[in-house]
Amino acid sequence: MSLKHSILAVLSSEPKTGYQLSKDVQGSTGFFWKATHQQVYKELASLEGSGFVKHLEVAQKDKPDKKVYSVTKSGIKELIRWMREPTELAVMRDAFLIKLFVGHLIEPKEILEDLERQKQVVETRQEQFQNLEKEYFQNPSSLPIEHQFNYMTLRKGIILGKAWLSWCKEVEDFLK
Amino acid sequence: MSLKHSILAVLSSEPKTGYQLSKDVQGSTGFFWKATHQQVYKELASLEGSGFVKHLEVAQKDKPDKKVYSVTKSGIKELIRWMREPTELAVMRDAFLIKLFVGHLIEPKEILEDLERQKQVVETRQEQFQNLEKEYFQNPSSLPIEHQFNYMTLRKGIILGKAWLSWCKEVEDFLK
DNA sequence: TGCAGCATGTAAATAGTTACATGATTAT
DNA sequence: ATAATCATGTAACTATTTACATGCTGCA
Repeated sequence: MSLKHSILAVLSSEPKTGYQLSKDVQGSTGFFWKATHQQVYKELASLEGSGFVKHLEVAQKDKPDKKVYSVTKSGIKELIRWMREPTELAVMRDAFLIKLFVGHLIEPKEILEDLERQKQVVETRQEQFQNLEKEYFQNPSSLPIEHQFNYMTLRKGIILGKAWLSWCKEVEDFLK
Repeated sequence: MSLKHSILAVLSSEPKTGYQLSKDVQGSTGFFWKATHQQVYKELASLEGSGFVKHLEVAQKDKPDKKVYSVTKSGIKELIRWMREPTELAVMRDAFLIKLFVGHLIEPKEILEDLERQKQVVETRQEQFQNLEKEYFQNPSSLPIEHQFNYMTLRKGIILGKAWLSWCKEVEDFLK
């Protein structure tokens, strides 16, 4: 279970609300660990119960009140403890590969449509990743070490995204 | 939920026992959908309850008896129905990226060790994938269409694996 | 004798998804 | 008005992991 540690890691860089966290975890941070807002709120409650995070209620005049969560010392300790455990290989759950594996059961055109839809999603994300790279990581070695580590995670997104897209092209050619 | 359809897809190519399926799903097929043997046996029972698979008890003299599962007509129908649904993007759950994101919290050496361990696992898998390619897919276009579809899934493994390894090198250089 | 591989499961706990629920503010 | 964004949750269900459990055969 690493949603817990994903939240601790994100909050350790910057305190956030559950709402913001769940946006992250469905967007860019979701590249490493995806979750719904329901899961995030539940996990925050449980992390608070364990004393790993605490929150501050912040009133806003133009928006509803919010709870800003931050990591406690014991939360950082827990994060570091977990970081030192050997990590299992990233798991990929790819329903499209199952479909492709038995692709002969339907018309190539049908699979192709699905592929194009997926490709577009990956392309859009790829553009976002590359924009981030251009904006914030022009000269990574000049940045504070934390940001350099952040950049390495973005690099995985970019490198794997590129490979994914080139695979999409291969499958397109095959299906045509 | 796609373990269900993963099993239907695998069994549609070749009848297998729960034991063999769970080996698959932890090995090569696990590249698209990972599962434990407990999950496989439970899913097989549930699929059988729905009439999507059936089994034949096969006695063996040198080994324990086994149940060989195969897909029924209605199972194929269900598989095809599911294949026509639009597919959601593959989800990646990568605990190592969380750790790297906050990598500054521990010593670079510690992360490097973890990275090397992971890299070795990916390298081993990559060799296996490439051996499969050499042995069975020298001339893919000459193969029956089913095998050509199978090959496309292997290609994803190979292309992404290569990208993954090149990312590992980038991170190594950064950590040193 | 003990370990590895074959073979199949149950039970309990945890994690994750889907459906339901509310209410504020701002822009069209 | 009504849709979008901000903001936070509960409840029910489904999926997944971990622990427990059994027994056979072949090999060192």
